[in-house]
Amino acid sequence: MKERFWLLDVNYEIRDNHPEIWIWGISEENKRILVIDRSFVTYFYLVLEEGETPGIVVERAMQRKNEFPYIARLEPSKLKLFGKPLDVIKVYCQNPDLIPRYSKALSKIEGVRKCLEDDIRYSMRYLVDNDITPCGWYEVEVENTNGRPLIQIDKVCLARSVPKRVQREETPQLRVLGFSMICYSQKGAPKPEKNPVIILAVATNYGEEKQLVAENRNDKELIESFVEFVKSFDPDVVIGYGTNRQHWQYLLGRSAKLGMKLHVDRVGTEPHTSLYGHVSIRGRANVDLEDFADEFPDVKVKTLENIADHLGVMRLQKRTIIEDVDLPKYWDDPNKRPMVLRFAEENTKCIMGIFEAMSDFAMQLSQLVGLPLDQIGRAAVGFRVEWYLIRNARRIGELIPERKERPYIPYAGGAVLQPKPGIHEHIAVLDFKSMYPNIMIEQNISPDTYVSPSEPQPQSGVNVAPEVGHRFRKDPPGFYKMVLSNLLIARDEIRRKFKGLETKSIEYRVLDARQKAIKVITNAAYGYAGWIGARWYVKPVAEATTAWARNIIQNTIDMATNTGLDVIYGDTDSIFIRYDREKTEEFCKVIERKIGLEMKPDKVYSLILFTEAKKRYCGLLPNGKLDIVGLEVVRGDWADIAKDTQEGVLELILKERSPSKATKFVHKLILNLRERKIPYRDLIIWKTLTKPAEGYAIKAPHVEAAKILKEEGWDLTVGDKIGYVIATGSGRLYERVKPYMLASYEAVDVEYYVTNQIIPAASRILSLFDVKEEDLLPKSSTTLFDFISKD
DNA sequence: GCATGAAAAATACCC
DNA sequence: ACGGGTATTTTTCATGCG
Repeated sequence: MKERFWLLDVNYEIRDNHPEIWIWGISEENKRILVIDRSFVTYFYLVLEEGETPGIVVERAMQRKNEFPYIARLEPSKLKLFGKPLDVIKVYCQNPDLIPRYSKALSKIEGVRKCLEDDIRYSMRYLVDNDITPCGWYEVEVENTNGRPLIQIDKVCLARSVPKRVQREETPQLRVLGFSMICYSQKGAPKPEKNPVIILAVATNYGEEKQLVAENRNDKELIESFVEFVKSFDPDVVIGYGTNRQHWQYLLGRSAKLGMKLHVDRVGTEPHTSLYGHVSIRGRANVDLEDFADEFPDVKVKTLENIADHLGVMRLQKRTIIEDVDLPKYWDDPNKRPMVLRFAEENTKCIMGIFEAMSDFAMQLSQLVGLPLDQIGRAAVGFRVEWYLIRNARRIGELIPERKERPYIPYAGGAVLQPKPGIHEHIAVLDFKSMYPNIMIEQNISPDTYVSPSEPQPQSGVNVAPEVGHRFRKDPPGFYKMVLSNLLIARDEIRRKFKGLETKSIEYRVLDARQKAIKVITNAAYGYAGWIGARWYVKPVAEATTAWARNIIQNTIDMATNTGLDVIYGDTDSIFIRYDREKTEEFCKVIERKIGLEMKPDKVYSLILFTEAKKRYCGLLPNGKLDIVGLEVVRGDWADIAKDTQEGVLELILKERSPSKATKFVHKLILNLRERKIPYRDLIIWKTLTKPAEGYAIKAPHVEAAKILKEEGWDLTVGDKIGYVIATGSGRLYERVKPYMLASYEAVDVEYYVTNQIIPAASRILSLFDVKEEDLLPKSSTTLFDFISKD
């Protein structure tokens, strides 16, 4: 009997010392099925010492066979490591949990140098070896089984074949449950040992909404109802915001305290923390949308409400938001309690909306990279690239290198030109398309094509990187060349398919999500190559890529100059030139022909303003919009008042060409601030805590603010954004810092914001037009001069 | 002891 | 827990002066 299904999640179990792969899927008939595969035997490799014969080492291992009862067989094999042929022995092991112990013991056998691939988890090994990726359709030969009564599922069957990929694009009708949670704590962060959950706001993509409330702070029933709700809806995907970091741990803590079990999975166990610090719920995909927050670099403070606002899910102006510090007060006030309920309800609405907006991307990324949907968000970019590489390594017989600690040695990156300060008219930005990936392809740069200085010149010849002199085999094509070309081709194909599709159609949305996923991995490949934590780390690979890039951009600049195109600025893979349509188009063609990389005009600015600094400019686009790069406006660590000032100044300078209007605009803002007419929230400065508060070498303002919050009982961890304001008083800045939710407007040192926020941000632009810092201060009716001259 | 300027620490950006 | 290049602010340190 055949079963067709969409792969939701995978895990493994060991039953009577026999491993089982559990594949959770949704069938074509929209049934929830569990396919159990008992046939997969996992393995790892022994790498031999130089000059050892595989057969002899196998014999040595066989002599100690009784020490390793779960080894099925030993198989000499020839594979490659970093492109070099290597004799290995493949060790099949019937119990995956014994691999760490066995590999440790076997690596001590005479003639064995080390083990490889002993750190690949059983369930991932199964997916990789059988070319199965999550979030796709499969067909498998099965037989029915029973006797697994604890499992909440429509059907359990045993696999009689390996699941085979079926070409089918659509996502099945998934059941998605989202929830948000509010706990009650009089002071500081809630602790599960003492503080109850007071609200669980639950919603489903089938339109059900429920507010579970612990009226008298007794949350036993609330959690029971939650478990009941989950069980009856039986979701495939459970979503929330901050669930991996907080909510599941909290709910588990509460359940333990109340003497109950949090059975929200399909097997009857509790959620457990697993790989990459993600919380796993058997049979369901637990997706924490916070793990995808990094996909939105424009959102500086990555709260649920800010991301929802950014995606247009729910506008900030329309939201009910209650600060953590105010929650107990609001809850205990009968007039304000409804606001807390609305807050929770809206949080869950935002969660549902954000998932709707980005689930396609998450699923496409999961499918491309091969990590299950519940892990893909948590995995850092480097690991996403690495899993994609691992899958492709198999195709070329390349072993997966071990992960090891290495010393950090810096190397040179991209070239950045000194801009010509001032306003320039009619400027085009010419970009090399996917420069680093294309250089790697063009020069065959790869961990497996690198020819170290001690090696002789290979027959195929080598490409030699400029400046650094690293050599790469010309032939055969390397690992990266294969992987990157495939990614670039796949992306181009998708873009071709776009044509003729409605942007709102499901097909378009899925294709768009896939091309975004491909782009993310392609662009991250270079960064991966230079990451010392990478399994395939080879410093010359990264170093040669940037060396070639510098060489190419310099040649491009020279050619542009010789063509009579004025180069105003450039950064890594781009040049900014005075725009002349015909000349530019011709120039791009010449570059493509001579350099072999595609170059295209990206943006054309009617006007562009540069200060003396690199990486900071503001362009005026033909549609009248400002494109602000690097300046305070786009930085998250300046108060909004400073950012708004600078943006206003830029508008007046570029659209009205009026430094005097801009100066008056600054005066007005300063006067408003001095009268405290500017909203308090525009004075908050946000900075990230990048290490534990105690670990800092100096006393920094945001760290001192964090310490105050800690004193008040709030939990802060690395990565948290600290919002603070500067209060009046004497001494260093860090002595006058207050967390914004613990300070009042009256306490704020308005003059700090004038001198250290507004003036610098405005002056950055206006100093180009001979406006001095003192000119930016509004002239008061009685100046010091008036005052003195009066007597 | 204090003003001053350079160096170091820290952060967030660009591509 | 992907790279290097860069600007900027605030703290800290070194130095010279008296």
